[in-house]
Amino acid sequence: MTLHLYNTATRRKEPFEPLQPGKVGMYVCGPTVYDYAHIGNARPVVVFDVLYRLLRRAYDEVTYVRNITDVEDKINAAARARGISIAEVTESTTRAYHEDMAALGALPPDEEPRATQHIAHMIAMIRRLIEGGHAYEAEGHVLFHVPSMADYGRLSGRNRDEQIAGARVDVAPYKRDPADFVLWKPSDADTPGWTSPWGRGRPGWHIECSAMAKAKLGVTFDIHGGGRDLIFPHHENEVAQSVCANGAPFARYWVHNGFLTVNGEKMSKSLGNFRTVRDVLVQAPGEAVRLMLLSTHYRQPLDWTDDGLQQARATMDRLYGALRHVWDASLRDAPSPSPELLAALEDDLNTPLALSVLHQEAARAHKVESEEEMRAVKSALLGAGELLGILSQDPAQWFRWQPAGAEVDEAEIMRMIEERNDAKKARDYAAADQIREALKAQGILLEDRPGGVTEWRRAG
RNA sequence: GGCCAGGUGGCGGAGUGGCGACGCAGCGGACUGCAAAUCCGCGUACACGAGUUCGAUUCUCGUCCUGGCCUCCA
Repeated sequence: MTLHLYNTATRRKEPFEPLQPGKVGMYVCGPTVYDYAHIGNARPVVVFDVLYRLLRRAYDEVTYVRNITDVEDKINAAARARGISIAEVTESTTRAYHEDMAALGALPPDEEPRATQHIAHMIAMIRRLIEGGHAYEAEGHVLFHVPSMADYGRLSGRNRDEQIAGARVDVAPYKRDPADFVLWKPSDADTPGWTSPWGRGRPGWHIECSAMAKAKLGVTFDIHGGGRDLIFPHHENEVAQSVCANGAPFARYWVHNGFLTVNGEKMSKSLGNFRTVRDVLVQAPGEAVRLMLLSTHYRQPLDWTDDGLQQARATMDRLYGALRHVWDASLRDAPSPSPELLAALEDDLNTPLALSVLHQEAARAHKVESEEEMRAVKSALLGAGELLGILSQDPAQWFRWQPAGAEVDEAEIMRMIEERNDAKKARDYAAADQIREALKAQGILLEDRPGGVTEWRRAG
């Protein structure tokens, strides 16, 4: 089985073959750093992190590029609103973003280009578009001329009539065509700007990704990812800019994750259902959040609920329980996922199916009869965990996770467990049960193991 | 209005032209002082209406519903 990916460009699942054997380049649209990342931002990060892990397993050289958009009007607005500098906004937000994504178990990308450091690339690209007759200057703006590209609309499946028919955009008077979009726009004295052949200004959003992808991966590369909502106009425009400026194909496989809703509705601040990654990390450990994002296939819509998060946490409890059971086995070789699990992931990242395989392996873990079997199951569990980005910690540590601000005194718990065990030995079960109930009230559950050992864990 | 996705059991969620994954919850049993964890067993579904077919949840058409995009929101 080889990796198959659903390619938005062809609307089909296709076998993946890199442009150059053994070498893969992947670009995923990263955040605009003006506010904390929300769970909708986290979905593509986690999805493409799994793809990244899978690719790294199969190919010698994988270059994963995820940009940071640090020039954007919303950043300027945030800086003004908070009374701090633009640099402070982008730096602190980027730092928080890194923390949040690490908490979700996402590996850092190989390259994380920042828009502000690629202005020259953007200017060069815009120049070539003008020279090629694909862009024009008007009133300090530079616009991409959509009719100059015959294929425009192919990725999103929109023809020109459809675009114009339902258009709700105000058409700026300087546009030659209503569909033309901005490559460069002028900045006033209070707005960040760079010197360009068209005066002091700043880039449009779409050109940033075209320029950074080219700078890091070359004109044609393998995979471009992002949320489905970016297909139009962002990705369509990237294709137009890159193909017209480079005279070469752009991304070969377009991979898009489905939209995330919260309680069935689009997440928005006005609806009051806005969840940042930080918010949910207080409710559950990072791996539970990650599992929640992976328990639905990436192309399906995902509805975020508190109940779903608790269920994801319960699933992680189950998996860690299985891992704990085989934890003492010493591995001779590196952890290795089972062929079934690998096959599920290679089939267009079927993470829900992969999880069902993992559940089977968890059941096996509780039934092992030999040291050899223990090793095999541990290896499969950890191997699966490496690919999915879960099961990365000691089970004991997992079961003791506590939400921030709810620290319990571990020494006190141990003391109470001892006290209960003494009561049990004295056959004073009423006293023993009372202690257990007292702990339960604090969210601590006890599990008596054979041999008189009592373990504790946090309640979900 | 145009375009694009999706509608599977109490819940989450795969998949398939014919033998009803997997998980959670529920029920029964084993284990346990009692629990928890674990193990064994059980039940319920494929939005609606046509069509194609020996046979459709799976293919086609239509209807309804939900979500997204068309506004530099992943």
